[in-house]
Amino acid sequence: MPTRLASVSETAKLAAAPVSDPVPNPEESLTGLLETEEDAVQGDAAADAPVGSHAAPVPSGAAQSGGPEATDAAPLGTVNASGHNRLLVIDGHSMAFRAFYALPAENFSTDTGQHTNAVYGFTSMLINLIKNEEPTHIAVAFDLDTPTFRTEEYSEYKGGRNKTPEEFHGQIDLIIKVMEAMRIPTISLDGYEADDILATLSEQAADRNWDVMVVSGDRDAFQLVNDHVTVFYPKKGVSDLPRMDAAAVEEKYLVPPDKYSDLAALVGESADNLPGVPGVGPKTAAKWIKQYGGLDGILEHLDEIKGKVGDSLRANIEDVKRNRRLNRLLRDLELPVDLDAMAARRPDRDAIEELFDALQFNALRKRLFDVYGEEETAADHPELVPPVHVVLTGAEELRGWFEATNQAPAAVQLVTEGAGEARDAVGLALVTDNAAAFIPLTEIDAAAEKVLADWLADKDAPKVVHDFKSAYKLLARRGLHLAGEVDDPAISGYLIQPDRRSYDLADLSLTHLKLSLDAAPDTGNQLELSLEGEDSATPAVRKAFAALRLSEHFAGQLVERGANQLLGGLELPLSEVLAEMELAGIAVSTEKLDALLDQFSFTINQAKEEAFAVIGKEINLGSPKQLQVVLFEELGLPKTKKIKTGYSTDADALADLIVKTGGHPFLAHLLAYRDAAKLRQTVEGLRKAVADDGRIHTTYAQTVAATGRLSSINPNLQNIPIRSEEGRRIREVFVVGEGYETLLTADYSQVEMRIMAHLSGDESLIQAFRDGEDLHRFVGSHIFGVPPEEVTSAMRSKVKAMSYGLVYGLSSFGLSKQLSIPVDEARTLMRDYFTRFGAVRDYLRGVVEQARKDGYTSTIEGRRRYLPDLASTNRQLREMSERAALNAPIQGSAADIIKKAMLGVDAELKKQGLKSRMLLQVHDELVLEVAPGEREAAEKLVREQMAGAADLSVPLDVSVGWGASWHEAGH
DNA sequence: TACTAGACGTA
DNA sequence: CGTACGTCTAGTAC
Repeated sequence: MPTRLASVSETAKLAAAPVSDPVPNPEESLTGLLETEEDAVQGDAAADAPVGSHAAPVPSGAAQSGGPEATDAAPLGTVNASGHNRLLVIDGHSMAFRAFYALPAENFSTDTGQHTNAVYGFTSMLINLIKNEEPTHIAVAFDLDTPTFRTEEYSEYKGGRNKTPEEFHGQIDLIIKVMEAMRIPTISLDGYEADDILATLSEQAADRNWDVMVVSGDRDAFQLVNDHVTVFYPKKGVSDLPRMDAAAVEEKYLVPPDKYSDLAALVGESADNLPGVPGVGPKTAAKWIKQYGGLDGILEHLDEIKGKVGDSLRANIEDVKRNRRLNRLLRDLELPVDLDAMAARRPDRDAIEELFDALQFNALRKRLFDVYGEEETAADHPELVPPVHVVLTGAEELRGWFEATNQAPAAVQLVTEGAGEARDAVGLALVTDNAAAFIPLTEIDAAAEKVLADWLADKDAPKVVHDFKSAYKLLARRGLHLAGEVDDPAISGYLIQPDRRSYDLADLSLTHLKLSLDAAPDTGNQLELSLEGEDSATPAVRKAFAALRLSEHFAGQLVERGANQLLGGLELPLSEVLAEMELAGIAVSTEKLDALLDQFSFTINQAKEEAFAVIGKEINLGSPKQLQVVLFEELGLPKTKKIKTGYSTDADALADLIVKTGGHPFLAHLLAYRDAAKLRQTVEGLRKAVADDGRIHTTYAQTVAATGRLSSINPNLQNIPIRSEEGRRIREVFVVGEGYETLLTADYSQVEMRIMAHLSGDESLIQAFRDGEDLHRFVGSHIFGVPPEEVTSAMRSKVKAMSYGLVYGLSSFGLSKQLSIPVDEARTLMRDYFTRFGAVRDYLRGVVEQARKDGYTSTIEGRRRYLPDLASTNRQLREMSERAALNAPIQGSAADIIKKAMLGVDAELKKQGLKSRMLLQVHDELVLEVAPGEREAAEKLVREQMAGAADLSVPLDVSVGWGASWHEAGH
């Protein structure tokens, strides 16, 4: 038996469409502009690759089994009551096609344009089968796009089929990737079809007395049915899979399964392009089979069959014999995968997360994990069982416990009650390497609390705290100061892997420790607890334990990635600074908020009425869907940019329409409505966020932005309007609080361009910054070849747009669009820019090149961002990563700098014993609340700390303003 | 009730 | 066909 083995390519990238990838026009994008000569040559070579000829994109291999990891890959299913193993085998191609035609391709695609309907349907079907049938073993067989013994005997075999639809391309590869992630072996064999593999597996399993479930959209599979083997044959789509056992086959085809192939040979199979005997249908065929015992009997008695059909049979008997040869499935192939290797295992959770993220399968992810139930629990792994905890309430007990820790790192985990402003810490779990304790905060006396307070505030008592900032704030509300933090696994995890979706303790534990916190394993912790805190103790102990283990786990990786200094010297201390800022909040004037609310509401109503008057009816102006009807159907306005749901009604599109329609009155009213509605929404959000103390306390997310920036939530105070006059008025509501003299704002000017100048080392840019020139005017004069004073405002704004665009990887097309100039002009602008500032071009080119080589970009503080998709064969993914690579070092370095500045400002305020305090950070701006008499000192130290936060080859300019409101203090 | 799409605010 | 975010509303899927 000839077999040829090869493994499925591990490197086939998600959503890959390598051969159909057009090479970018080097002039069309920044990354194109940056392409080196060699890159361009490679690109051309790629362009010569065949296009669109990959009908069945299965890797030219044979077998692939799940990953080698053993820890969480233990067999899942258990033999059923009858003692049988249950093998589920699937014909991959036929089911993928069924899924493809069952679900509309246009409803299933990723942002990158890869269709996923077949992948979705297939995976969904598989999940249902696993759930309902509980197989103990699973495998999926695929056809290869190579000749088989059938096509060699009969070249028209399966001929006449339509070409594979464009939308199907790549989906088989994706299904294989899903199978890999689910640790389900996929099998294909050169020269044979998937059905032959199914037949062989059925035979092998039957030999072992297993039950077999074959899933195939190919009727030939019916010949496999017997007492052990049933076939699931799709009736409609892939969700309705009737179970075809022997009785069902016989009922439908009038012959028992082992005679089905005889019947098919006589009747023919149009799907395989096998003609049968004209005039003979299933009924006649079945009658003969019954009468003569099968095809062999019919052949023996060929002459006895009377009538026209008899003549027809004799005339076509060679076809029938050929059909029978071709539809017989081979049951004795030598397969590269053993049945035992098909044991159902837990999916590779990391791989599923990554893959389903890319495929945007969110509901499926949940369904999949639901089927597999809880992960293995701590109880399965002794090393993951936390030490048994003691409950500490007395001062002496506490003192003794802390002394026994002997300065070993202890993880701290709070137990809280209530939510929002009322959230309060009621208990505290402590875990060291060999001991665990729980302290019911609400139960302990003053003496005990004093012991605890001293330990918590002890800088030399090292602590690991997951989400340190929250814990710090909660304890602060109880008058407890938390110090001595040496790690926060959320932040360590973020520094190691800054674009993870979540740094939840439970998520991190699952991925890195394979430890589930949700399950409540019996840890053997049978302590008799008589306190109210007892219920919450064990989960909290487990969390603290997980935090400690995570910290150990991350320690090595932090060193490897050079992130230790970033953690201990920047992010952890910043965490405390942020906590204080959040606790402080910023005072707001609710009167002003209410006045603005009224004002915006008035504008909204006015705009609404006027808009309705124009179209003669009332619609919901906030509904893009209804707007589309009015604009493009009823008013018949020209079509705008296409979006998923029709045509865009966004501000850019409306501005275009205004030009094209010569200023349709409805559009102006609509824009006015939109503006006011957005502002009112902002004001309403702020209104709701005012706390009892009359201040708004935002929360800074320290582990969200992949570049290293902070983000602000609940409410977001980093996107308060400033560009429009009406919007800017919202800043009037943020005011100086009682007991303070003024608000002070300090911001970096053009920090990103300065970083660009520094990193690129471009001498003329650096000189311009050193000379304190107007950057855009300076650049403009170079590009347009005029003296600086002759740079017009139009020239200046073009330059400004381009300079900032560079930092984002802007293309000439994008630039032309933004400036409403021809692409040619934009292209010339960019070329001139790079001619004048060659070092910038070299730098940007180098960044992407280096990132491709290293797999990550770095900021001036060594903060990394990993960009695996730089190597993607999918152009859209790759180019997105290239732009991210251009931007990350610059945006990230700016983030590093202001973070350092914040530490400096905080330290200096304390050192000088000032009462003034930082309230807000808005990426390149700090807002401080200044205590009486401290304005000058505060301004001086803020300027010094901000300007001195980095040692660049250009100065860091800081501008400062002050006033009673944020609006007034702005500049 | 939970999610997505569209829109739009900031640096 | 410009990076990084968060929030709201409408509309739909569950």
